[in-house]
Amino acid sequence: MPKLKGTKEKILETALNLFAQSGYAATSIRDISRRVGIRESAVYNHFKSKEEIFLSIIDKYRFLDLNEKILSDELLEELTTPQRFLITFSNKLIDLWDKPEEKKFMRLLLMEQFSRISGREISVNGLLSELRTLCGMILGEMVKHGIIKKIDPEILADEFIAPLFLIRAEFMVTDESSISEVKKLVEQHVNFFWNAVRL
Amino acid sequence: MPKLKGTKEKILETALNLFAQSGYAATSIRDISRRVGIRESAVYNHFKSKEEIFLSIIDKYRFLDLNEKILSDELLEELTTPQRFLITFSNKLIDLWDKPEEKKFMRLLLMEQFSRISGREISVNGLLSELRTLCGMILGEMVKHGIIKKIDPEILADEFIAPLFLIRAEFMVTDESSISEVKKLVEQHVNFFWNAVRL
DNA sequence: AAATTATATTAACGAACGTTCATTAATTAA
DNA sequence: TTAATTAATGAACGTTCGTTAATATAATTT
Repeated sequence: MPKLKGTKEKILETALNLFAQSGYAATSIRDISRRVGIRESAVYNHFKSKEEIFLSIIDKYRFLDLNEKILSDELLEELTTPQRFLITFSNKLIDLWDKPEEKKFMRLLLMEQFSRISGREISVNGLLSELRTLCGMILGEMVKHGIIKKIDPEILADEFIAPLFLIRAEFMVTDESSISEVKKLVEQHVNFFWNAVRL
Repeated sequence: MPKLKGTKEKILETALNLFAQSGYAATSIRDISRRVGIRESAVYNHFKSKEEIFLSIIDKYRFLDLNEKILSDELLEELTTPQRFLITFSNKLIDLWDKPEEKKFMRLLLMEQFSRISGREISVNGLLSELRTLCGMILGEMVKHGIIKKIDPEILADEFIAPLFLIRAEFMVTDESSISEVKKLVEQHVNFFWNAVRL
């Protein structure tokens, strides 16, 4: 039989697609294997169970490391013009969220966050709180430097993130992203937020 | 055999509990019937399929009719003191969301919104947009009466709702509601929002 | 070239799935 | 009182599930 290189990766990729589309329980090993192009028994050469496939996906995408992915040098240079900074930051976030794999992963998380597959906690809050921490730091610095009003950074972070997240969630259902419309909404939000916090 | 009154309701109630806990696909007719206290075949005296149970649940809880549930007379009297109004409004919303059945229904919606069980669209956005419309109207009136800044009511609605929704979503995972903590967060949000929109 | 390892195949397992069936007891209507 | 309806039962259906075993072949290592 031909050795198809990268079968393991293909299984993970296919499984993410199907899990994100129909949910973990509604997706069978046979569904996955059929799409990969192998028999279901061959899957077990790469993963010892369906749960292990799921957990591998979680582990693969769990590490967002937002700081690295978003905080580029060009962004940090815009810190002197806070409003621009916030818009650029938001758009970077939206672009990140709009990447197909991030989208699918978020869908999977939303669907399975309550199921606790194999005891492991699958939380959307985890991803969110990472983002909240980052925003809290940035906005906290802005407060400290007297760029914006003196408001508890945690509150600022929530107020900044929540509408962005909702915009994102809304456009995750309708698959045709229409990214320009999203960015318009983002800009409107940032303007509102900026007017709320500017001195 | 004894006739147990209300079996149909009991099935719906049990099914909602299990669907909201583990998801539709991971819940079996046997799970449901066992908890109801009948054999799985007896379920089919009341519903012709598993899907019909699911759709019955959706139909039962779909009609929130927010206006009726939230807009009480006492609330409307507070319209002269907008900040108080917003806090009362938010707390009413949180109380509504905190009702066990609403909570479970929202969980179910969050889990199954992407699955499109039996073609029927199951959207969280539907519930959200109803709320957004209501808030848009209220805030639009406030703008028109010169109570708050002149900002697009749709934007105002989004900015007002999003943090509330996120607070809600966050406390849906940790089942111990700690409603007082939620209300503190809500109050902080309303204060932020009020300061952003006041003249 | 031989041995080993990795990856696929076919076949099958027991368990669980949603659903149907004939039957029976209890309730309701005539 | 009888007939019809309702709601339960236990058994069985065909299907699909996750998983395992035995086996064959390709790729890699020796």
